[in-house]
This record gives sequence, C-alpha cells and structure tokens, in this order.
Amino acid sequence: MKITPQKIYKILLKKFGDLNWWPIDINYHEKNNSDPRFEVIVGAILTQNTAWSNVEKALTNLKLLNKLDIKNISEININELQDLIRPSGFFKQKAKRLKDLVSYLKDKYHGDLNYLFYRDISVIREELLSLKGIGPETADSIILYAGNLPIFVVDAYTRRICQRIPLNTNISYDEIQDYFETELSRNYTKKELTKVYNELHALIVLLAKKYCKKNPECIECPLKKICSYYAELFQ
DNA sequence: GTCCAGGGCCGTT
DNA sequence: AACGGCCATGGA
Repeated sequence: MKITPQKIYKILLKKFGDLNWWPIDINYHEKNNSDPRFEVIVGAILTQNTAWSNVEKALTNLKLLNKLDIKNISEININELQDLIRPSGFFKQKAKRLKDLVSYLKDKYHGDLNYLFYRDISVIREELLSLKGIGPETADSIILYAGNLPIFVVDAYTRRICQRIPLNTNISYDEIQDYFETELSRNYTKKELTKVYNELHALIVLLAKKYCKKNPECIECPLKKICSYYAELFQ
C-alpha cells in the first residue's frame, strides 16, 4: 500500500478534525475598518523561527496602539516598531522586513491587498520572494493564509515528517511543494485545494508539535502504522 | 541553565 | 549547491 499525502491528510483529519488555522482578530479589524489579511501577513513575518506565543504578544502590542494596518506601519518610527514587536524576537531585522513590505504594498498596490491577491499566484510569489526577509515559507504562508489562494506551505515540520515516514526525501523546498501539490491535485478539485492545503499544513504542524518532535514520541502517534521510523524502533 | 520555536540572509567552501 | 553563523525573546 502506497503512502500518499492524501492518505496522511485523511488520517490526520480524522484524528484532529478541522483546525480552522490562523484565525485572526476579526473584532479588531471591524472596529478599525482595517484588513484582516494584513494581520496574517504580519504574523507570517513575525513567526519566522519563533514560537507563536511570542508573536501574539507582538500582535497585541500593535493592536493596542492601533498600528496593525499598512498605513500605520509605514508611518511609524522604526525604533517604536522594533519596541512593539520585541517579544517576537529578531526584532531589528523583522522591523525592517515589515517596513520594506509595507513600502512595497504601498508603492505597487496603493496599500490595497485586493490588487496584490488579484494577480497570478506565480507572480505574487516571485514578487514576495524578491523582498529581503521573505523566503519561500513566508511567501507561501502569505499567499495561502492571507490570500486564500491554493499553494502548499512547506516547513521544517513537513520535511521532518517526510523524512521519517518516509514520504518524500527531497531536500529542496520547491520539490517537496511540487510533490504535495501534484499528488493532492489528483484527488481534489481546484476549489477544494485551497482548503486542503490550508488544513493539511495546520495538521502537519500539530502532529509535529505533539508527536513527531525532534525527539519523537511515537507511541500514540496517529501515523505510526504507516511510519517506518516507528517500525524501526522495534527491530 | 539549556533547549528550541510555524526562517532567512550572508559569507565561506 | 551546501553549510555555518547570525539574528533575540520567552516558555518548557
């Protein structure tokens, strides 16, 4: 029996259910008439190699001062921005990355995310990747979770699980991404894919945090029946 | 006190 | 192309 991404998706979905990942503070954005997608974008930058709990503190700081929108980030003093996002770590480079990003959004799209996400996915991806501080995972997280467009996000967790099962032992980001997208495209319609990519990435992150850790705890892992790493434990 | 988290950049080999 | 050092805070 061949192990596929769609099989893993089914097992994890049955075990953990719908995760409704990357929920944003809709009350804040309704009250301030701001774009909730921008909160996702900021979160994607701030969470680089950083625990989400620390990112939440930074986002809270930005909201308390009503700074969580494109216009206000572009106008805020860089030192003040650093101070607000300090809890998320790497605060100097992340402040610069946010500044560069909002400059790009203002210059090219008049600060309107509709204009950005209206474009082709490949164009959005290339533009985001051209910005210093936005690599493949951040770009794809923005496209998927802010743009609600079908692209599969690969991260350190995805790689680790792919190696252990093994599902796909490629190292390059693009090859793993292409593998997941090609496989999943065979079983789901175009309309379903965004939802599937969104959910599967969230499920993978949860699995990696609970079971497939750096030092794995395989005993109760929902994937142990199809995982050769688990099988080798008992050789 | 040590480890590590939802990466990415840059310099060296 | 691949690897190592670096960036920084806060929770376990």
